[in-house]
Amino acid sequence: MSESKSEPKSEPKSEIAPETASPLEQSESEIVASRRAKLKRFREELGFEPYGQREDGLLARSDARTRFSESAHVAFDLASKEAKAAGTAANAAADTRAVVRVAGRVVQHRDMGKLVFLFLRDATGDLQISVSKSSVAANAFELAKHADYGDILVAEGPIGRTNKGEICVWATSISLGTKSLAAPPEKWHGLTDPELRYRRRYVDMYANPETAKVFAMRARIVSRIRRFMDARGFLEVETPVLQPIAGGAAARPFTTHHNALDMPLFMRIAPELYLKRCLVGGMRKVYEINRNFRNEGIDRSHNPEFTAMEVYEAFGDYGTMMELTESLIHDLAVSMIDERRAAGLRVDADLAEGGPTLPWGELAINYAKPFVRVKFEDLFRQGAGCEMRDFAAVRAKARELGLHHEAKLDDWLVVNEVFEECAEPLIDPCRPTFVTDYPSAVSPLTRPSRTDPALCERWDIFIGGMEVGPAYTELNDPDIQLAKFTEQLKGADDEESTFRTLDEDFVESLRVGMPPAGGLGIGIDRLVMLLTDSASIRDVILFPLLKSMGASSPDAGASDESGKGA
RNA sequence: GAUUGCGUAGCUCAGUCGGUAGAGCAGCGGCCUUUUAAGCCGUAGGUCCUGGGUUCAAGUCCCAGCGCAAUCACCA
Repeated sequence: MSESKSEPKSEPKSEIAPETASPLEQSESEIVASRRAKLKRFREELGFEPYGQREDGLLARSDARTRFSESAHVAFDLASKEAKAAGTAANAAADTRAVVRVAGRVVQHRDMGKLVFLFLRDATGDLQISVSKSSVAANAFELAKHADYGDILVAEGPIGRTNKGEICVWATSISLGTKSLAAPPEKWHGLTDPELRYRRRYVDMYANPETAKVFAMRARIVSRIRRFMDARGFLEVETPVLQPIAGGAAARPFTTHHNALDMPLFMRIAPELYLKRCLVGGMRKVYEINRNFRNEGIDRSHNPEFTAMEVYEAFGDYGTMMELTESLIHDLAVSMIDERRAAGLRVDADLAEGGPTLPWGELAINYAKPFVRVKFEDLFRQGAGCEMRDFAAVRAKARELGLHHEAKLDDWLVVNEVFEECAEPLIDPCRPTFVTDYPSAVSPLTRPSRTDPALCERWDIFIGGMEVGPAYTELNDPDIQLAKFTEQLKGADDEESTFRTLDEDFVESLRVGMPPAGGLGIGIDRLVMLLTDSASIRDVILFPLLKSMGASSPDAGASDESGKGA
């Protein structure tokens, strides 16, 4: 932080605590031990390879179930009952049931003696496998009987149903896909501890099918965004994640270092300055969907690395970007109706009211076009009860609100604070809302309005109370840009100046000449949260950052003169 | 960063007034050819997050720390 004295925080000794057993071995519980014993038995006594092999012709659970034919099932059932009554073997040729080959993780196991029911789970759902002692080889029956929760099995057989109506595969063969050694979560309650769900996401994903569904939906949402952008003639580009200067936003960056070049580098906080260089180079319409990294706090809507889309269109402006954003988000919302239906989620949304309505927590967000548009100045007046340009009134309002540091702030910053306090809460969280024409003073990288220099051509879109993204008519005057950068650097404190540097090459690119342009940034994670009804950004990021566990080494056996005992 | 809450068996959770650590599922050994959280009989399983303190006695009360969550602050 501010004090970077030459005092090392930790002892440089770095002595590695010699552990008697590895953490994995230490955690070897009775359950794991019995699974290891079983693995050995499956391999040595039953002849199954515990880590499987290539399998061809596997059907997803959802496809396998569509192969079920009631008539084939009834015909076979009748034929086998008659054969049994007549004391003869059933005519195998008369069996018209489809034969399927499936694989999945054991999530239910019911041993009835000579008949074993298993539920195998794959990414598309659960499918029952019924294993009769009389229908499979002896070793396969033993495998089915002693399979553990979490094991991955491969099964083949005709698809029929049970007396209770459960569609199932009547197995004729069973083999081991992979033996699971770890203790599984509780089979009914599953894994509910949020910390364990994030730390052991690989368990969460199979134990809680909703989790996997959200990530499948996320993948399709991102695909749709790309198709939308491609169809509009945008070129997807990839710009540096490792940047010598962290520009394009004001966040604190992560720092790193390139050894061969002996050069400090920053993980990017935004791709903006490189995408603009693409416009200078002659690309008319570009976008990038990629990770940004910001060394800031973590909460329900912030993860240190997050996915953003930035879009730049030459000869566009913030109005162009507004139309694009509105169409994109509307189209995505429409597609979520079918997504939710397919995922078996609540669909009280309907298009009759002029647009799709999707639940987000307690809210029902209506994505009908057009989205709400409100001018910053009008919303301010409505919320604060005074004109934003009447600074005396605004400051009075700020003091009334208890914004005690008001006196230290520039007029427009006070306006901004009062706006966030009084006006933003007025935005209907159930309607996507563009707040337009921000004060120029709080938007340094935006082109000032041609009609009113106090304002600038910028909007922010709010959905569900979250800021999903801003758009600008981009500033492309190199002299003004340079002046703004210089001003920004002047205001930087000690900490900021360690990572904030003037990007002279970017200014130079503007001197070469960047066409007038509209630019847009959208937080993909937040958009996915809204569309998938997820409360936290961690629910839409597969492996969110958590604090590391097991930092017990510092005080392990080090030199301790702390008087122990009294 | 602040406040509040939580942390007990592999998992999901009880644990009263401070008095020998509990259940279900999972595990292990049995029985069962139509189960749907299957059932029945038997059995085993604990660093009560960590470290101090108070007390004859602490899972329980106090202090500090660690982790997680929520809210707030921060984040153009």
